[in-house]
Amino acid sequence: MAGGASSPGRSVTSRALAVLDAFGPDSPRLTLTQIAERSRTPLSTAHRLVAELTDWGGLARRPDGRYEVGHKLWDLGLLAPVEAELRSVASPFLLDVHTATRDTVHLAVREGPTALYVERISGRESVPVVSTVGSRLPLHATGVGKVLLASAPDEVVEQVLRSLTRQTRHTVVDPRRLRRELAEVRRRGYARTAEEMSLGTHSVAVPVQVEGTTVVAAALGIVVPSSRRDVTRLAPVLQVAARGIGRQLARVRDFH
Amino acid sequence: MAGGASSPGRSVTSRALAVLDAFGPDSPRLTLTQIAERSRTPLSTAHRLVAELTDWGGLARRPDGRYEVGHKLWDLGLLAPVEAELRSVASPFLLDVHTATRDTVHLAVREGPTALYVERISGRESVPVVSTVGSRLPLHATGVGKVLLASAPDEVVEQVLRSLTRQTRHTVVDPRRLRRELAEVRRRGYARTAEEMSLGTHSVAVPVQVEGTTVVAAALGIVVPSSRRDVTRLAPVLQVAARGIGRQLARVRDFH
DNA sequence: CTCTCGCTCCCACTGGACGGAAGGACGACG
DNA sequence: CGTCGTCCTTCCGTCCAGTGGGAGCGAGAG
Repeated sequence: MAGGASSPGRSVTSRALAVLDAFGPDSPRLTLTQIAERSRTPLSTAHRLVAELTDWGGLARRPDGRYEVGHKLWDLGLLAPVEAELRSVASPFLLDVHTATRDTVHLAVREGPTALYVERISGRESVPVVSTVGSRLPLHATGVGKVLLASAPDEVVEQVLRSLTRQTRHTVVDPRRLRRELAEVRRRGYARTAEEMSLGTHSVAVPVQVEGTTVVAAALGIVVPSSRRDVTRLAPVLQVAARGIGRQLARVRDFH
Repeated sequence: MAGGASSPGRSVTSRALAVLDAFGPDSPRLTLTQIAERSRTPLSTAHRLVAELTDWGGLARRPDGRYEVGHKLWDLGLLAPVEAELRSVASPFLLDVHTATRDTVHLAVREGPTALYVERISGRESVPVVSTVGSRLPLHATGVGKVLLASAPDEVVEQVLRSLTRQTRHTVVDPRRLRRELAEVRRRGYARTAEEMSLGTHSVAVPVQVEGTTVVAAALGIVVPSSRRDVTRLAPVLQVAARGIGRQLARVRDFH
């Protein structure tokens, strides 16, 4: 008979983790077979691991038979101090911006060559959702992305410029033009996009600088339907809020 | 020599999961030794598992040497559809309440004999934080808890009444009195607490009923500093928002 | 200096993970 | 109604990877 541990490969634990890795923003619901494929695990092994994880509460089975991330991982994930200080400081200011504009407000930080969205308040007019908390979007196609890129180290800029992926027909994919835009962002103090990430939306974003330093800790952005004509008028609103965040950050950090 | 797999116990995978289980709201930062104790795992085994998890990104080591939940688990946790429909429907209404009152607004559902907080907007005056998204609080000592308890099945009510833990000197620990309060909640349509969970705060909460049914899907609550005198005046504000949520829930569910 | 505490590393042993294969459930198609 | 396709579940002999006692190490306290 067959069987027997044949592929030496990874450790037992890492196999279970590979199963979890199969889940992502683009694939929150998976069949067992899909999980097995994505984690490069034999079906029967995947079956057992998934069963154990489900039993634990890390995965859950839906009525339709597919699996999704379960309560336990939600609980655990909420414990992660991902930009915890920044978020707690910034949240009230995001609310202020939202109250003033009723649009979708974002807070993002740079994580390598991507923008990581750490906080978000949805607007009333539901603009197409491309960003949720936890999602990572390219730096060259979003407002917050351009702001973060404008203050990123040269090596990161070069890396990004080398692979400008097209998101819509309006995405800036010409390195020279993007470089020019970044210079403009630095000069003006805010960034704009027009349907560069998803059709139908424009965005404005500003840097959040820790007061008294030149450190850009995050980017604060707003997304509006492209029908709106007064987009750049929003920049001052964002700047006021960003200053507030930056000042508070400096205070909190002074305090240790 | 020593060694050798001696304790038959759990599966390999479940040991890694037990390590994760060591982390909780009350213990988000742990030393290796603490993890080993809490997961009932020999130190050397815990060491290896923690190293694997850290390597994967599920845990992270802090400068002080302790461990905390890492990015990977944050990413994964955000994928969990915990009350996703309710939250997406309710969020705008929470914002409305917050905009109108500037206080801390909560949305909670009942999970067994506890109230699970699924959404939260913090107020300006920072009231003592006892509830964060993901936390579970007793049903008898919070506003949203009383609302949820008032519509819970008898068996749950009995269970809760049997173990009324004291949180502050104002907590209602007399079953008879609580029962009376629950009746009053049902009659009036809202619940109140006065420094029953934490000193210095009062709260008001109302049920969120799916329109056209008697199903209480959640509870919507607000927490204010106890210096405030007009607390019950907030009930109508919450009720309007709760109706809105209930109506939208009914629509969404009709739509399948 | 010694003692404690917490972490890291080593390594012989063995019991539990591994995965191929067979069987089952369900639905679509002709 | 049989056949095929897809996906899930279960079984079981083999064997290797996980295990954990213990030694060693570095830091801090007394």
